[in-house]
Amino acid sequence: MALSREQVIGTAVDLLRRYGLGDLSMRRLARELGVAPGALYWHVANKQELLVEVADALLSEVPEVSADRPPAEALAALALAIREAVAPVPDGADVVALAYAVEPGAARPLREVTRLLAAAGVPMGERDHVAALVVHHILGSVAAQQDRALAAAVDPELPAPDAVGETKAFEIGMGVIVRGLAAYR
Amino acid sequence: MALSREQVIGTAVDLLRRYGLGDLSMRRLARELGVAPGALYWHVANKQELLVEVADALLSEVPEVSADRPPAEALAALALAIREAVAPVPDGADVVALAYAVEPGAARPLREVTRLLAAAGVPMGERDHVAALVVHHILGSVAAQQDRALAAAVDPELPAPDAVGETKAFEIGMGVIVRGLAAYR
DNA sequence: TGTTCAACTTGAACGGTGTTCAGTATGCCG
DNA sequence: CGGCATACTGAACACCGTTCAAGTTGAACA
Repeated sequence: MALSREQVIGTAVDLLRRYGLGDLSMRRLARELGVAPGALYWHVANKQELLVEVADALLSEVPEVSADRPPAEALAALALAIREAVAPVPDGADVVALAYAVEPGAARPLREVTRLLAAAGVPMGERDHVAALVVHHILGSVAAQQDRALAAAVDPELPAPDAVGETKAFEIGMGVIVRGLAAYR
Repeated sequence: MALSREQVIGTAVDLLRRYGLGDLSMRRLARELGVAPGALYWHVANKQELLVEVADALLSEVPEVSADRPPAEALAALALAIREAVAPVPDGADVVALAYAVEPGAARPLREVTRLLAAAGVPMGERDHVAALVVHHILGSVAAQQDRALAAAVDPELPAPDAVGETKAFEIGMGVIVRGLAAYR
């Protein structure tokens, strides 16, 4: 059976989940698929495009946020859900950050952030910029956690980051944002 | 005259300023210094260590913040100053983010962020996490701007980002943070 | 059934990358 | 002058993303 674009992306997601970005090379991906490296370029323009698709796949697993809550609360919940989708994937933050840089509104959950900000009273001209603040906080926090995890894996002296504490740290920052949003109402 | 560590770092900063991270390879750096690539490894353990030093050099140019202002206001000014030091350097945000990930408190201006948060009434256990929020906002915002600049350079269809607008967008996010901080007083 | 044509894949190459290391030169100190 | 730490070279290792002429498929049509 011929290779398909979905198969390429799916295997890329798999490789990322298992070994991280360092082992997600076009050559490694091709080997995993039992194919020559050049074959990948029939299905995908280049590595960047592939990574954007991988990021989309990761974000597509974020559950939709329930509509019947105060917007600020819903925003906090959504941010946490995005965090939880990205955090367990090694280098997930880097991959999503790349995709967000290429086209900020491509993935559904990120559009939803902007929508909730509108509901929270943030005026048109400021929405995208506040959304950027939220997204940077999520991705920055996850990237930091993943870097610490990597450092702990290499050097067993260092303490492994505990997931609960990391989430708490994230929520402290998120709390500042949410309280800062109150001024818009 | 023999090469020195300072010379290696200085030339690396230069190369970064002029051509960005893509052209800051160990080989290119060695060529610039008129030396074989291996020679660099006498002065520097590896590329990551070099980049951390480069980031420190960039941040060392941030002016000290004046002490006689309300902490929240001083924080906003400091954030802007950090932004202005990093933004004109291509890929500056990536480099500083790497250094911050390796050791968050290494550079003076980043420690100053934490200090100002203390002055603003943020309690001990939360300071570092709020500081992370501020740093992620700065670096995320600069990285996004630099990505857009890069995209505009490649594809002349796209509008070049204007510096004033980008700064304004940054300040909107910063405003949310500062207002969120008010709850601590 | 045989032929044609697009879809797909290969194999090899191009021009890079970070890093290591045995050996060689340089300059200072006793 | 001999010895020795410092500094550097040259060559190699094992990768990387990407391109492309040439080859292989398999399905649709005559």
